[in-house]
Amino acid sequence: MEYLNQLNTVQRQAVTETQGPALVIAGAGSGKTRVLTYRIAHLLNNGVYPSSVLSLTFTNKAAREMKERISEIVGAETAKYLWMGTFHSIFSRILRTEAEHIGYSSKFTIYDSSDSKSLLKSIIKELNLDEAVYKVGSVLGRISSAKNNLVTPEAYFANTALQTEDAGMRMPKIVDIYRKYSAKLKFSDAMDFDDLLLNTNILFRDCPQVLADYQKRFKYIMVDEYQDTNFSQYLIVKKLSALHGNVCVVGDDAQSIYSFRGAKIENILNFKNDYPNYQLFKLEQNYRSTQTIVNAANSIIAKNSKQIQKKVFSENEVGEKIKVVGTLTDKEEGFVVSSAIHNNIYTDGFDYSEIAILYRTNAQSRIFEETLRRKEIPYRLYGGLSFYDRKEIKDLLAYYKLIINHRDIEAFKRVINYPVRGIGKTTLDRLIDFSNHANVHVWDVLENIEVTEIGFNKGTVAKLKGFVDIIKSFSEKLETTNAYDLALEVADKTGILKEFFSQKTPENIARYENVQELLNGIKDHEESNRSDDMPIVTLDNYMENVSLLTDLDNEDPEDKNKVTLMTVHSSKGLEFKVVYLVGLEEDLFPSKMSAIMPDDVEEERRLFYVAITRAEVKAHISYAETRYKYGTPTPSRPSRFIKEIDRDFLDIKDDNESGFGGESNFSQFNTGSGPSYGSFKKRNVADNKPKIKVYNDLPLSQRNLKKIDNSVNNNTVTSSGLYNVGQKVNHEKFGRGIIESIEGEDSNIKAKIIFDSSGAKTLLLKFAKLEIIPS
DNA sequence: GTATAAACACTTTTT
DNA sequence: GTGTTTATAC
Repeated sequence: MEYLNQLNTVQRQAVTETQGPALVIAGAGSGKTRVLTYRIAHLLNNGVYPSSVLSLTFTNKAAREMKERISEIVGAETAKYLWMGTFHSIFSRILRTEAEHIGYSSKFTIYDSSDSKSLLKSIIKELNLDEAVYKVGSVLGRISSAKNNLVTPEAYFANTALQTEDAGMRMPKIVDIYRKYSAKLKFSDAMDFDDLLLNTNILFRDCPQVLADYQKRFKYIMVDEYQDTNFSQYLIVKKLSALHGNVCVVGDDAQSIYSFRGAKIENILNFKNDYPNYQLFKLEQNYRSTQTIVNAANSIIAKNSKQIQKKVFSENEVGEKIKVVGTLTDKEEGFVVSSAIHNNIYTDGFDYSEIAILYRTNAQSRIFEETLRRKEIPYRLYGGLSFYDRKEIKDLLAYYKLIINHRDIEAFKRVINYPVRGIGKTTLDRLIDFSNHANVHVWDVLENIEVTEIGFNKGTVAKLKGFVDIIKSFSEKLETTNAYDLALEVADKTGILKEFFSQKTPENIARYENVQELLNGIKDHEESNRSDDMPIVTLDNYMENVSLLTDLDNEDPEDKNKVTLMTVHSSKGLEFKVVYLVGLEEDLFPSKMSAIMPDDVEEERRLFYVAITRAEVKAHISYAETRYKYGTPTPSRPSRFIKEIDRDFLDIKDDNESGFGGESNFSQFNTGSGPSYGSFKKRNVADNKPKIKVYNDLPLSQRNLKKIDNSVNNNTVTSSGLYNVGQKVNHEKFGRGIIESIEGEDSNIKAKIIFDSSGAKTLLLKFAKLEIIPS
């Protein structure tokens, strides 16, 4: 058991004490993954069958990496029988096996959040509700949180408290939407993400025999990132472990950052109540980061009230102080960070892959992409518009989904007229209306289109028939054809590939490459899953969990040595030698949404803790005084979190050295009294012409770099100031005209213009490309 | 029915 | 600034 020597005392105990419930509190960088890996390896080495060990992780990537490491210790032949994956992937697998017990087929579709939103949207329309009040995002949030708390539509209907809350938010009909949404999902043989957990609970509740089978099978259960489990997940674990009681949960309450998704930090805080005879292991030594980083992180998290007592410490070198840099604009922040990265590479000798830029929101990535590209620094962007969210990928996947499950209405709507085959909105609306009223699947209407009294003309009927025939012809090949061959055939015969070749625009070339990448992925899947038992790997086998994949699961070897750009959320569990934590501003980090609730600010603080503790040797914090938000510059103040770090660990640089002159920007850190961001006021940018001021304030050396800014600046400034009633203007389409009146504020200023040729039009100045004709 | 441009909406975080 | 929905002309 050589691996045991690589562990400290507590770690070793956590690995070898395998019987009964165990709670492992794992501070950041304390070797949590190592403990989990060795614990499982230890079980296997002691004769436990791999198929009786269930390990639940937060991401597919974490599961895959853990499995690889276990393979290295016990061999791949053993490791491959382990049940290891995310809650969603493990239980979707179980649900496919047990589908009939809960009224689904084993080929049910998994709806991702855009499918869910699209379905909700159609329901809101159908119920004649105001789409401006019932925003799909909020409605989905309500439904999702209901599902994660195991509140079914029936229970929701019976729950007056929930409905009172809804009424308070001016959305009293949520319960109706929820009922309809659930019914439609089931009618479409589809489950959304939350259903995978909810339906597992329903299965275990309604089929005691099935539950008993799985209880018997899973003798040992491991849960990683337990602080981020929701009630639904919690209950699954509790039920499954009830027979053997060997449940080991690992987590760090200080890193609980998913409450917006229903995660309950209480799950980890209350573990002791659920499993009174539990053993507690506290991993407190951080092996990842310098003392400075660990202590700085401790000084922040100490500000939170809810936490399990622990003392995380590091015995690594003290290390550099955390550099804090303020810049005038978000663009300058981009330049500063990119230059610093350039130095990290060429002066400090780091590799690109050892460096990450972490931000609170995906929208912040763009500026870093630009500045990195300008310095020719290779980067890899995670999240945001993920590979699987791209239109061309979704379109093709929708075909595959429809071929496998004809009832999948969202897939149907996506592809019925793509590529364009002359089946427009009117036809589609009538079709869906008809099927809603008759309570029949759209697909069944189509199959019987000739005998249905729907009254389409001959041409339409022929087009629809053509569509049905081609889908059917693919479906027939499902069982007998390899995934890649069928996937390619679909892409080809539906005319999707042809679309990309119609015009050789850069966009089309990129789309074509993305489709190629998807097809390659299918080929990979096919080859790695082919075995003697399964000589043909079918497309539906590939599609089973494709909805659960994310960017992180699509690692391209070419992306190995690149700077990482991602949100703080997606950085959880990762580590980098150098971390740039950017956009540390009030209303951004902590997010504006968290401003009202103290609990939410605590979560933001934990998020900040997660961010800082990703760094091994260098951490760098930055903020900008002006940031573009929806295309308009907005003034901002440095985040309260900067102030909360013990000053001893910080090296505060203001932008004086880049030539601004004047007093230190950071008097507020010295006096520490209240939010007196004095020096900001002096350079207040909140007046009408912010960008001109900012621009003129810039040192000459940087003005040259800012050329791109120029055009944008002029545009905004003119739209708020330079247009007047009576001004003659030229429009690229409508030609010459004269401004009759101006109304509205900020970015919504409208002007009524009388054009010489086309008469009066009211245009938003933000969009209208007007040229001023000097008089 | 389709192709364009204007209007509008939007930004928390993700399995 | 980006992506999506709508109004309008073909």
